[in-house]
Amino acid sequence: MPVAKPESSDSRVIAHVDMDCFYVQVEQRKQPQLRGLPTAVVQYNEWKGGALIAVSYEARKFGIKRSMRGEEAKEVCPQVQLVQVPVARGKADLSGYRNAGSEVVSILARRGRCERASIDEVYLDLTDAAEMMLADNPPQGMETIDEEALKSHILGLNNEDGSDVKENVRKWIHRHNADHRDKLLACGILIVAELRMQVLKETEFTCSAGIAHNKMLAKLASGMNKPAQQTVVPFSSVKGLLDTLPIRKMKQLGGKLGISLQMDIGVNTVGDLLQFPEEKLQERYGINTGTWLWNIARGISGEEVEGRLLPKSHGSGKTFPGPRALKTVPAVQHWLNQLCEELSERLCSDLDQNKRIAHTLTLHARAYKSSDSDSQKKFPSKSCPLRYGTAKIQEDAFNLFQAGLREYIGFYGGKTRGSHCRGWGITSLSVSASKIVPIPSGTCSIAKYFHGQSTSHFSSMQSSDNLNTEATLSLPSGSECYSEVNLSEPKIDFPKEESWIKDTVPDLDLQEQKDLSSTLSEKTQDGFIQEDISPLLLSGCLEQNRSKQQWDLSKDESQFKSEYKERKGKRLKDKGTYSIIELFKSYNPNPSGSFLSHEYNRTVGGTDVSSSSYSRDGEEGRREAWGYNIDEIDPSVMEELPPEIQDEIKAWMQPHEQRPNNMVKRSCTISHYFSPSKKS
DNA sequence: ACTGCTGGAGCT
DNA sequence: TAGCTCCAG
Repeated sequence: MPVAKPESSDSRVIAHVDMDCFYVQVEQRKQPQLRGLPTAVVQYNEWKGGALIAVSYEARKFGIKRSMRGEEAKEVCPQVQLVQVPVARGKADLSGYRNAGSEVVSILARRGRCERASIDEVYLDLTDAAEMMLADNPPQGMETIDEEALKSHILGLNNEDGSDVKENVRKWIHRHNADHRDKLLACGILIVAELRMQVLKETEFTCSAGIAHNKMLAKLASGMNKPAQQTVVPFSSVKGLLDTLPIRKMKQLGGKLGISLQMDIGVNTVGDLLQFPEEKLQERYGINTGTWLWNIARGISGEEVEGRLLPKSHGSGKTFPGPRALKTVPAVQHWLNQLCEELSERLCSDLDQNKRIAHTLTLHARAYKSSDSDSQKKFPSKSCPLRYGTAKIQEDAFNLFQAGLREYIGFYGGKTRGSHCRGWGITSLSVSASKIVPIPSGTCSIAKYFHGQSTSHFSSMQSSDNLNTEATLSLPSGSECYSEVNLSEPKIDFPKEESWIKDTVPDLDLQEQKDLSSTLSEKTQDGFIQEDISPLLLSGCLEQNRSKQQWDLSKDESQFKSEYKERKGKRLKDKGTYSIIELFKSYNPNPSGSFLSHEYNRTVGGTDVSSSSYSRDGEEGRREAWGYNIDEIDPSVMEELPPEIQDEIKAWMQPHEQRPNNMVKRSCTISHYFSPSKKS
């Protein structure tokens, strides 16, 4: 349920940036000949041509929708280009999109606090940047304004017939009599336009953006003019915008709560909500949700931009719909192994690139019971401390599954004959890693690097020797494998499982059986390798990933640029002032296409949005956090020199003997101190 | 049996 | 905290 949070200030400048049909753009960058063509990304295509997970705007004009299957799309538009999602280990591999998302984030994070909201969306808090611009070089004094900024859509700005739209935007930005809030938004317009052009220049991706005083409104705005455009919500337009907005368009209200508002209390637009006193909403939906609803009806949303460039968890999952359901334990084990392999790889990358360690492994499954009574019952999810190393993760995940299965089928439920189990089937499996915390470091270099993620936490943490010592001594459970090596624990034999493949996996087709046996034998090796990589599992991870070209968020801008120049592949020419729409026009012979003419003009009435006095608290902290000073950052981090990092980590691991036995408690300690952006 | 695969968040 | 539910795209 959504929860209300107080506004820290009513004059923040918040942007929501949303990549346009992102997966399609990633594929089109790989295959430039697809640009401008109706294109969709499908995953798998055995069944009805696969599921569409992204659709280009050209394809949307033909009526192609995300809910369609590949075959359906071909019927609607025979010339549609269907691109397959990459597959690895028998499942969709989204890593290319994740990495592309990181490219974008690293650019968007340059001007202010940045929150990676999903693989293709970010929120930016540009308040400080806007305030600075207003103080130093306000748009009112600017001779020229970026073409891109002039293409902004400003809600509530009157464009009478025949008037020059761009000229109106220019006037709005330049207005001298504007109040402080509007002037800040004007700066936001310029900053976001610049950022979006920078994204285009460096990544070839277009995006759309919304600029407003809070996250909710910015998110709403970013979707109003797509693709490759930006939309602004001035304070005075808020009421007019929300009054007639269908309630389900609001984030968080697209599901059951939105249905309930419609069905149970007859609220169809956000404006309809205004009639309900806060107490009534609280009675019906609880204190928190009630207050939240009352606030959003008035355009009030206090959610902060969190300042997090990296995901809080990693997961790998796959569904096995209908007839593909997994019906034997070995079949489940096979797929679990695949999923764990992917997860382990991603955890290693995260450790390598971001110096973070995950603490918890969780297994989720969906199952059906064909037979008896409570076929309603859900397969319970299970979690345990996460141990690094592919084989360990596989082992633990399998144990979690078996624990869940026992609980699921109950004592008398599942008769097994051989390995074949009757009466149940697994229709989806996933493993995920959570409670990811940065590795502490004696030199604080890594902590400095993470400054951006946990706005104020590290600075306060570093100032306390006490905390630092404590953190250095405590070791997350992920390092248990290190202690195991020290205790010369015998290697765990990786089970020799080839034998079961032939006779116990009737659900797999021939190709899958072949894949299975080959991956299994590879994995046997891999399993031993992973057992052997301590003493430093960490160094193993570092080595393993160094060869790959990965986007590292720790790089500063100049380094990023120089690396960028070295990248292979065609890049657009740097024209200085590049226009995003121009780019789109060049792909679209008919520039008067629907997305260009989709306008949103509305005359705005009065407003009853409550206001509070503006405050600048935390300004210094924020500036400091974002004023990146390259020489303050430890070169070993910047240059990714493995030996030094290894030394650092080794040093961190030294006090091993001093550690008490209770690892779980220790890791609680560490996560307590390093938990990113936790509010006290 | 349905987009499939993520990811985040709040509640108990 | 573990495990659940809801939500978004």
